[in-house]
Amino acid sequence: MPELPEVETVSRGIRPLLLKQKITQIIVRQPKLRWTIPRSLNNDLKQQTIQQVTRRGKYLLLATENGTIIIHLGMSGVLLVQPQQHTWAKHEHVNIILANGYALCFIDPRRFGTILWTTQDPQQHRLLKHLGPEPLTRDFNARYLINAARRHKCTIKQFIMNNHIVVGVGNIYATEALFLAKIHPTTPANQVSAAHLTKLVTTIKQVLKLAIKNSGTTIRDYATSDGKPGNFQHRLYVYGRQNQPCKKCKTILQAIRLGQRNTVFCPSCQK
DNA sequence: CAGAATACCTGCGGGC
DNA sequence: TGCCCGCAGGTATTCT
Repeated sequence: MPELPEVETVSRGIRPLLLKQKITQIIVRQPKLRWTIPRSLNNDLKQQTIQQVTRRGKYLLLATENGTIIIHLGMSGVLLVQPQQHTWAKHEHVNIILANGYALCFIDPRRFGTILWTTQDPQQHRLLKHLGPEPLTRDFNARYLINAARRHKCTIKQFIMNNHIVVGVGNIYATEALFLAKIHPTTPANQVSAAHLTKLVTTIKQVLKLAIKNSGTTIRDYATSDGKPGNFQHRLYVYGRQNQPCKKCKTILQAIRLGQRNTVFCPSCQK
């Protein structure tokens, strides 16, 4: 589910509720997520205070005195802050109980998400170390993308969804950004013109920013930290709209498969 | 090193 | 109504 705008929305939602809060207990009901939650997590975190809530790509980082909790929402993960005395939802795998009577609750039907703990610099963690630049910073610019594209002959869509190239761009926003940049998704990355790559940098930033403003895109599971859906699904030009008319030129949108992912585009607007 | 295939998991909608 | 199939906001790992 969650791509950068959704994770950013969750981060902003939980941050004011978690900062300076002390962790009293971790309850793990289902440890088998993408990676098994270490048994030591409760001891590692007990009496720790959350000092920072940040995001790196699609990872959420909760920093405490002694280390960092690394959370990934996978495809179907939801994080809620609610009173400790709540009824557990189906697929609610972990509760991080706070001293103020609230709990950070991790719900994830497909269990592609993860909760890890590291005492090293989280940016040096094996999962974060090789990530590409943040798309909403100046490190992600035309010069960078043009240079990176020269080494890749995979399709431009798979290229921008590769988190070693740039983080946070998943199936929804890759599809949308390519439409806005008028680039056909199957074009080999090393054959996209410099002008189009320059435009693509702009449209990726544009679509991610607008999606954040709209609290992300809810297709099915995704919810903000107060349990509400996002709003960006109403503003999608192409994702999920195969066989419907293009919002710009009325041509019927086509769908193909790239790397096992559904890929919608306008055969008229995107060459 | 780049790229393709594989694996992890549940729920849902469509076809029969 | 029920069963089977394919598909869904991800991505590390393994193999070529």
